[in-house]
Amino acid sequence: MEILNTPVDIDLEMSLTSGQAFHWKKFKDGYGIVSGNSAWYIQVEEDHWKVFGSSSESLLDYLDGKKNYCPMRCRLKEDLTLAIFVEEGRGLRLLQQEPWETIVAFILSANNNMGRIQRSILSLSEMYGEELGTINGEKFYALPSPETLSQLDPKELRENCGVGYRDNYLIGTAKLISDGTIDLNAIGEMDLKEAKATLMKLPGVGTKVADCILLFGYHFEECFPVDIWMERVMETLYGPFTSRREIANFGAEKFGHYAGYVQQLLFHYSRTKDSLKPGERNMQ
DNA sequence: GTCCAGGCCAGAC
DNA sequence: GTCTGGCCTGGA
Repeated sequence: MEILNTPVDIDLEMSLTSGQAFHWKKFKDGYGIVSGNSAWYIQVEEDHWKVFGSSSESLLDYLDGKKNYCPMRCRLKEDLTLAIFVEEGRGLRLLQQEPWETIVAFILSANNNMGRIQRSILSLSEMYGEELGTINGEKFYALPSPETLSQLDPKELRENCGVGYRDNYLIGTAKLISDGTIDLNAIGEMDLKEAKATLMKLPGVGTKVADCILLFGYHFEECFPVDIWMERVMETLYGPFTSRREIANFGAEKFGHYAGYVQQLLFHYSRTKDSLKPGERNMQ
């Protein structure tokens, strides 16, 4: 166990619940997080964290804790339209996840809700993933590898993990990766356009899912994924637009290499503020 | 019961 | 290339 002074610019709760990562659990005294073969149990105390399991050093890496967000945030605040979002998003981090876990998570995200995505990820890991050990009394499991996932029966996967019609997307994607057709490491060396085109060869990966994988799994921070929530908030702030693609282009153009962070700020805000939720958007 | 949830895919034009 | 309908499933 290691003691870590609560990092001033990291809001653990906000970063985990902001819809970028799904392989974590809330416990009564903190959080359990898995990334690759690392697992942490974090007890959140008044002014410090107790970190069990993998090293606190690796946890800080995962939380992008070595990067100073101040310059970026100050710069974005100069845009008065964004100032409120920057302020409300204090402590929101772009988590440093690995490609494979974001591929699985965002294939599952299509036409789905966050609670169910999280449940599917956790049951996938518990049933088919490698056990990473018992930490602070809780068992942790890694996400199953592409090799393991590629050999599963779709019906079994659907029934055991509640993935719905995405069963064959997951298995098909796992096959293309495990047989070497798609090389996940090579994607990281490509430019954005080629990387995106390559990811979109995977079944279940379209424009939006590819953008999420590129941003959260490969850290192309100029990506600006546009989903239904982003469509709503962007329409309110900068509309009107005629399509999601137009919004994506607008965002990438306007925010440049801060686009990914801006997307995350807007997404988080629109998910947590009633004024932007469906059915209440048109009320004064 | 209906609607919606961080869309993708196949088929039609 | 653009547009449309269908899709597992669980919760509000």
